[in-house]
Amino acid sequence: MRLTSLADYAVVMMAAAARHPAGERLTASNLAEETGVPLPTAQKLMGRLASAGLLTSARGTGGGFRMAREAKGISLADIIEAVEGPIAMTNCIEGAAHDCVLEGSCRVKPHLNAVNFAVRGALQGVSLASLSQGVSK
Amino acid sequence: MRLTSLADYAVVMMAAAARHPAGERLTASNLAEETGVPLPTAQKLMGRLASAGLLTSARGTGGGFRMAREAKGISLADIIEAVEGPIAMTNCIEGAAHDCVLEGSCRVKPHLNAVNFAVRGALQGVSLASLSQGVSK
DNA sequence: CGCAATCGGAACGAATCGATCCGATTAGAA
DNA sequence: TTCTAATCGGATCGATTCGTTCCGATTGCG
Repeated sequence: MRLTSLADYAVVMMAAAARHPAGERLTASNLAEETGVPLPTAQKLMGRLASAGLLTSARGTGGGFRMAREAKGISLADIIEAVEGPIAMTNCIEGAAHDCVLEGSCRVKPHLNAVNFAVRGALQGVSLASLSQGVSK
Repeated sequence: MRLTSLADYAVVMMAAAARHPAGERLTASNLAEETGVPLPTAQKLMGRLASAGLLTSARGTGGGFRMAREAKGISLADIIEAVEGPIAMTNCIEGAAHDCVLEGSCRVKPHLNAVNFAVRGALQGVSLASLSQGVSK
């Protein structure tokens, strides 16, 4: 019931990135130093965020990353899903991997689905833009 | 961003327990067979739920567990916290363990606190009574 | 007073997480 | 055109936590 420190770092890094002017070139080393996240870890995170479509990447000298879309259109759920994979509270929700012993007789499952929806909604309601701003909700 | 299978099992077991008449004697073996959860794991879970105050335990022959309070007064948050520990999305929220590199300069922290509150609220809103019933919210 | 049944805590193995390292790719300079 | 430098991308390794299992402590019953 807590997000991994990878996801935690990712949120902080994205918030830092959002404070830069839009379209500016961002390198992994750059943001790593800025946020205090260890460089190799930062590289790994940037890679995942890029392949998830939140950042665009360019290789070679003068390469780096850019925000794929404006901060207002990126939610906490987007970042967490990019790093941790799909948000699903229990195994019996996601896809077809029904290795649960109870299978069909489980009366709890439909309710967990609703819970999952609520949690995901809470995370989608928080945009990156609001994170990079000052205080207050 | 998903609860551990321990917590998952715990929810299912508590829901099963809630379907029994109030005050009835419940043994770990009993519920284990009923839910399909492996017996040793079930024992461990019952122990944690008891020490969290959700169940009362009695040792010795004829001992077992009983619901400490009625199902309506037990929420998903209660069960999850009993098994996984306090619900906190990030490390910087809970207590004084401030080993975060950013410390005071982290502008993201106050918002994460709000997120944490929202998620926790969603889990507290679901009572065990609604879980043990049939379908529909 | 001994026995059986049940809870409680301790030890073991496995999986995932998190950090590090090295190779692939590209732009720019000589 | 070729070489060099800078940067991303994937693969490897150790560590922490999760999940399971086993054994001892405690209590009621015969």
